[in-house]
Amino acid sequence: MRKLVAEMAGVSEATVSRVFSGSDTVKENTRSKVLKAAQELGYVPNELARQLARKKSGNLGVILPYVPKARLFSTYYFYEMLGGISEAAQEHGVNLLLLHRKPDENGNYELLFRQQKVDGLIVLGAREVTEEREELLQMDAEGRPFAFVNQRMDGLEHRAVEADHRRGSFLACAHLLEQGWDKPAFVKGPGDFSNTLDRLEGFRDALPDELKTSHAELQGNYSRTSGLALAEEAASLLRSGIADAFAAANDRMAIGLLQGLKQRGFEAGQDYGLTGFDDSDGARLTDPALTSIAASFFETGREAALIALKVNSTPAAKLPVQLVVRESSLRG
Amino acid sequence: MRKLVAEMAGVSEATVSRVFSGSDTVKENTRSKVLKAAQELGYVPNELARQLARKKSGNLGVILPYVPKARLFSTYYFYEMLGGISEAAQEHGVNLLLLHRKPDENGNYELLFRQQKVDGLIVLGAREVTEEREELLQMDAEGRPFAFVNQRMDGLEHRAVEADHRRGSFLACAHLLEQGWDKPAFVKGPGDFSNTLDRLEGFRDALPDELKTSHAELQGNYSRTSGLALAEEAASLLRSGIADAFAAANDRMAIGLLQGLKQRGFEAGQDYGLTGFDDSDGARLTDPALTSIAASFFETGREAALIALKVNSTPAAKLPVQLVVRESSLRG
DNA sequence: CCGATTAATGTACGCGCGTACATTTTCTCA
DNA sequence: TGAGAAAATGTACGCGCGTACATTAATCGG
Repeated sequence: MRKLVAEMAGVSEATVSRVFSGSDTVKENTRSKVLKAAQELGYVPNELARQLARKKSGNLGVILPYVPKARLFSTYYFYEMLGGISEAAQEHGVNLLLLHRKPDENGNYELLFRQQKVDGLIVLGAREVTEEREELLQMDAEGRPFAFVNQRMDGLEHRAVEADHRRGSFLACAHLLEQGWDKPAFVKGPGDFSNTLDRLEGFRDALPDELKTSHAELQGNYSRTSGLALAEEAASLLRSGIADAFAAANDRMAIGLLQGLKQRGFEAGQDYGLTGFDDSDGARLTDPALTSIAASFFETGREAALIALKVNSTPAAKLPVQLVVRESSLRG
Repeated sequence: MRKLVAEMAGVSEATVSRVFSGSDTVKENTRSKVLKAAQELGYVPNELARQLARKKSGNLGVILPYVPKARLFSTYYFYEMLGGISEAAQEHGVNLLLLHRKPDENGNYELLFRQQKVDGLIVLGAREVTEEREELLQMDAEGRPFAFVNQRMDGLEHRAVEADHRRGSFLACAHLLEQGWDKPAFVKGPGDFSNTLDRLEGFRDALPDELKTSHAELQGNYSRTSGLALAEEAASLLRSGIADAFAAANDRMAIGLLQGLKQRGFEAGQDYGLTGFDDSDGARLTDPALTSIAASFFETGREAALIALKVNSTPAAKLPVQLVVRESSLRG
């Protein structure tokens, strides 16, 4: 095929290749002859062969956690992230290879590189277990370009892209206090995610000293259902006056809590203050609408892509967060 | 590399290849020798080279519509679909190549095949314009394996995977009537999507003859905002008694409507009946929760993948839908 | 124990490109 | 106008695998 084009254009195959590889130095005249011939013959370079010859797959891999029917994590979160990654990928002319990690199985990330399936890798939702950490450490040692998101792992700080969760939580708590809710409690996620801890600390940061150690905490698992299940406990905190507001570590739990408390006669914004975290789509669907923290997952994904593509070698500072005020936290 | 493995195992390179390509006929003895050698040297076949030699990219392409910051389409919809596609892809050992279509630009789908970037293609949210249709028709003529979803195009019925929207709308409307709302109105999406029409027809199917031509219709664009904007119009329909319920063509519009009507003092389930369509995550977040139609996008994606992988050549019958009753439609 | 089958392995080459190096053409400047 | 430098093109080969075909080893029947 390439040969035919070469003949028709009266040049060598190498020249054809040059034309399509972004000119080294081809005379304008011959370039157009080649393009014309290619056009007529319908020739297009075979990407596979190119990649082999160049020793670059041109793919950016994205590892998604296995999502069983019941969506464990927020759809919103991943889809936004993917959008940001995709944008960066497109700008740099690479393809996106989507890889759903199997339930328990290790990622075997290194393998993807050795097989030349990807040139870079983004791990969304890495499992925070030793095995996983070691695998990532090894990858780093081998000098593979990769990045992960909203997590922290010792010795891999330069691979981590994350929003400033701590500050986000701080903003939420400060806002509650400012609104006159002076006994905010915190709704935690599972303790083995690093950003769960950040969000808790940020919350404490905003608390006056006397409350720093004595505030109430509820334990959820980031699902709406878990929020719903905490409603009874929350209600009794409200009744006993131990708490008059809740800052939840994510929107889904906040929404569940809002719904559960409503069933028990407590209205957010009226009878208690409530904030979520993520500013997900759902935040504006509840009644009252949920005050939340926007962490720009789109940007987070984008940043991660740039690192995995070795465009940004410096790990960006923590990405900014923003308080989005809606009714659930407003007194009145 | 392969050569080293061959030497260490005391066989030829071809035999090494045979071992890794799923045995033709290799003696168990030599197989293990080869595997051992490969293990020790850390050899793994290069996928790129394999693909080139086999003339198969091993990739299933997924075209996503460009999603600007403001999410035009339902995140939920696409993410579910992706999940189904991914499951099928994994089962058949192919990779998923994600491609975001640029804003206006044509897909140039055929090119992806000619470049050997993909072996099959799934188009999510094809634009329903002549250009696009022609491109798809051409692809079909060239015998490329592909599928698209929840749309209809003349001459491409065997490429379309869709849920039974018409029946879904029928169920919604029938349910409203059964609940004693006897003047349901329909909230349409943009008229140039084929399934918008299906949903309207299904709605009519359920109507008693005298209403089939005289029911009210509102025109939205599938966004929540558009639902919100229709609230005033809807309110006057309610006040004048022209309508006492609304079946919306999707959840987002229904949710907007619900919120807008609430502002005007109308409570869903109380003062009027309301159903959505999609059974999105948001349906269970509103107050009252939204009755909706579940169309199993996961399954839809899965089916589409099977067709694009030539596993299922027969286009499946329309996928089943299901009425999910929540409070918004229940008289009470 | 030997020829005829059949199983197992080896040899050789192509897949379609990029690119180092060699060669030819064009340009520069005296 | 011609030597030398620079630009343009051609030649040759490798990227790492799969596989058709040739070759050798194992098996079997008599």
